[in-house]
Amino acid sequence: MKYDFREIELNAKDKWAEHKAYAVAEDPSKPSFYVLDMFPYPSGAGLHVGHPLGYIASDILARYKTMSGYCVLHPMGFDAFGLPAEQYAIQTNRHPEETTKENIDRYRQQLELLGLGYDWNRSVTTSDPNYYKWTQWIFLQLFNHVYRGDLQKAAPIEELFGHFRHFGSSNHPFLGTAHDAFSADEWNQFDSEKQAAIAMNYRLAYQADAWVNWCEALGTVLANDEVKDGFSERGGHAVEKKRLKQWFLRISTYADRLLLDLEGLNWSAAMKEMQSNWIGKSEGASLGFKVANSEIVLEVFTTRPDTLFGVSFMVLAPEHPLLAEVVKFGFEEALAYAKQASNRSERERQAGSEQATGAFTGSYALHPISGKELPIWVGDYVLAGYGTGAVMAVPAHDTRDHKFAMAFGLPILPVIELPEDESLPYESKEGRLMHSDFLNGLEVKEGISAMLAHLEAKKLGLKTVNYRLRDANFSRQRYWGEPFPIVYSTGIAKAVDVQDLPVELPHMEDFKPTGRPESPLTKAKAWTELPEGIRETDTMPGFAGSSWYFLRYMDPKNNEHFASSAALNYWKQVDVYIGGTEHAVGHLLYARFWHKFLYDLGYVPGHEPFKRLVNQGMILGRSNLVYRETSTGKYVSAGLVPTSKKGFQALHVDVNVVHDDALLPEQVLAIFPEARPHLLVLEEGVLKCGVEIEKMSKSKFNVVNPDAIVEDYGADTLRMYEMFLGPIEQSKPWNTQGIEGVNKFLRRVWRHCISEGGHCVLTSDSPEPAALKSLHTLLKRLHQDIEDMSMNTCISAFMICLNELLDQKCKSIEIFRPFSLALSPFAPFIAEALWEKMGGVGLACKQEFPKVEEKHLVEDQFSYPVSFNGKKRFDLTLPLSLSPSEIQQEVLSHAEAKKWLQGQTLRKVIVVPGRIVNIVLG
RNA sequence: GCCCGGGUGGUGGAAUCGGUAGACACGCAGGACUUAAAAUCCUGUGGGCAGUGAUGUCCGUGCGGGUUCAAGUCCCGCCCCGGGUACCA
Repeated sequence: MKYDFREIELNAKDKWAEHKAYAVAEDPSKPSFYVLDMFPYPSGAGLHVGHPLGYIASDILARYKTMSGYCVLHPMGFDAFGLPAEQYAIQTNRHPEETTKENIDRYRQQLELLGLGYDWNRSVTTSDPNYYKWTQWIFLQLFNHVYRGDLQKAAPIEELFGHFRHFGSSNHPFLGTAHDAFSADEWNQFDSEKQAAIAMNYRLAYQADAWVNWCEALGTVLANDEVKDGFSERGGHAVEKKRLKQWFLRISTYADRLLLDLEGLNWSAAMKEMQSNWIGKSEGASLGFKVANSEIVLEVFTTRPDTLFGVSFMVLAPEHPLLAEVVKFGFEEALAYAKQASNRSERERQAGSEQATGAFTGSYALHPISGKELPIWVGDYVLAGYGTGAVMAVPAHDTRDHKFAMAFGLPILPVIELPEDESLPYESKEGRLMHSDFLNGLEVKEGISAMLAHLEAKKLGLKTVNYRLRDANFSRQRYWGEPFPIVYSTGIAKAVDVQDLPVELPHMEDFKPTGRPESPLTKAKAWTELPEGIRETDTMPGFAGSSWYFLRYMDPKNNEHFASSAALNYWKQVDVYIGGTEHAVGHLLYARFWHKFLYDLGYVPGHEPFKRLVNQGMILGRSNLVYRETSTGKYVSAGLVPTSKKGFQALHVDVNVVHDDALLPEQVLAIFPEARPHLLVLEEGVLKCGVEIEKMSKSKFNVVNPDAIVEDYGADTLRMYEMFLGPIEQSKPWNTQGIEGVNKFLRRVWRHCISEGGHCVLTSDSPEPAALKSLHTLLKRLHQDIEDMSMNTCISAFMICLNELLDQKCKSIEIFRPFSLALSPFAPFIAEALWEKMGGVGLACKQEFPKVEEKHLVEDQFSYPVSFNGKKRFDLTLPLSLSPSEIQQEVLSHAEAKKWLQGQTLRKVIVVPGRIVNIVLG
């Protein structure tokens, strides 16, 4: 019987369904293992061959772990809420509820084709009310908690109220936004609206007026990580700064822990680096500069207090809150400048960055030590969102300050001795300080600590740690997201009662963005207007649902809790998390933040969600191009086109039509309506196509669908080929041609074990030592490499082993039974069929993974490569029992060696037993 | 600019601790079987030079140096490609 993958796959699927092979239940008698895939946003385009790469790798690991005695959780779900899903619905002029459901069904179908062992009963969908009930619940926990700086831990907001009632705002340990001080009496006198406003400065989920990224085209604000180079990451639309009242998550309170705990994680260095850069911790001093003839004090943050004597002016951000007060009569130009600068989009501000712009305010600040007058300027190179939005400018030792000083003719005061070949601005932290009073003669690093000590002693400033990480904007003015469980009554934001969760998203026919910074939900009057007040109409961003989904898989049907503590304590954390690098700072940082918060509240047993992270590379498309000569309109075969491609237009053609990188003339005529037979310039009767490696996308006609591959070769072949392509972390091009190799491997396994009539032709003969050695070499490899996620080398090991067994004409069932069980994680369908044909009882995928027996691997001789001066000249097989000196003797007395030794002086002999012999001649 | 990855045959890639570079595949070439095709099997396949030939010999892991008996692997200096990030005070 030939290898009929269609029948084999159908049978195996039936058998798995019948035995509920992939249903997972916590088994306390076994150790747990949690393998997680980053769940997909189900796009309208369906899966291409690049998507399942990580799913297949994780499936192999999960199956291997199951067979090795672990209770394994390997779930899959859908990230269905959010901008992309809604944009897709708008484009196709349908409701997101409908399109989302359809896309999920299609995704699931495609995934099921591949034989991935997911327990679909545990699947979650973020847009399902039973799921987002708990997203809302966690939001309410954030709303009702504050952060204690002294304990580095979240605490109930009642603690804050208690402190304010008894002690007012003095000496409280809570981290938040600065506000005016008050006494206990004052607090108790405040009306509830005022108290609520003050509490907003501390809640971990809070509302504030802030400069946010407003995207006109998408009709919503975006978080910092959703904006790249001044454009929206999704769609590439312009983004501008706007001051709006929004919900935020106070992730900044967790900045230090998010940074410190990176250390213990088994993540790639690059990934940790990206997170660490995003958090952007910097240590320095904050100090106040008094404004001359006023009460105003300008706070600045600097990492270089050593250069304080080099300050020659100050610069405020255009959005600085005190700017209007600082600007003197007659200098209104500065206000006009600031207004115009803050109205410019982020993009425009960056584009004009070669030219420093700014204006003088007319005011002067006083140097905190020397008392010297320093002109105060406003300039858009100072960012409102970082530090205090004001800088002390040291043009001699900061490039940006230098550029500004040069543009406006401001003084430049060097305070560090300049090394020979250096010029200003000199930013290095090497050198000796000068013109700096008590710092003169000190090294920069000494100067920093000396100045810090001085500032603190004189109460002029404080040692301060600053973070680049800012609080996460949590409001979106869009329809397709989780509604906030918040109702406003008498102007106060109040939490919806937990019993009333979920607050369900109302069905709306017209859900399109309003174009104003206002959610479409404002139009659902019946939904927003309640007897007790008005509902919040913004919705949560895409990352809300994805920040905790991995916990819900542990106990997805629970109606009382987001997951039971029994389940949480059994699975603990994700052991291996597989996904792309694109989520380095968004999802992974928010998920860590939420997890730490839940840990502080005692809900989860550990403070990090993902122990090990594996980033799969992208599978790139291999595009085919047809070259058309621009001047003549001729379609020219690739071999005849000059390398420079000058004068030629490269047109993408569908790779699913092209065979062996060539098109038949009639195909060309069918694809291009303007093509005529006389316009074709062929080679050997065909039009050869150019090849380019680029991202797989519809517009490039290079998308290969897994369904088509499964149709032609079967799912086992697709699984193995995806793994065989190369290391999982690496990006590599897809080339369907190469698939023959693994397909042939599976056919050979089948044909060797199963007769034409469909019977097992293996014998019960006891296996030869050589066969045992081949098998156990394979097993040893697998045990190592599967854990390392080095699946490509596993596949080669299978091929090597089979090649050897075929050479040996081995037919022993004692070899091929463990061989096919070992194959089961990689090619589960064929393994199931082989297991059955070999008379196995139960399911192959539930058997114990074959163990390595080292005794079959012991060698007693080794073929030594013998080198002279590092160049290999011959091989010599010797017993491994020989000592180095015996080996040396054997080698030197060998006839072949004599030839090379002739007329040469023997300098040295290097013998590494079991490896190499090298003879040094002189 | 800065910070990470990475450069190995025609292609994807392998190579444990510094120890036989190119495993395993694809492709290609030749052959067997076949009326033919498919399928299957066998042989060869980094490059140069010499030889009818077995074979011999030199070069070879982006480039240039270095360490070492021995370097794809370690060190120094460059070049190129991919990713991240950018007025972060």
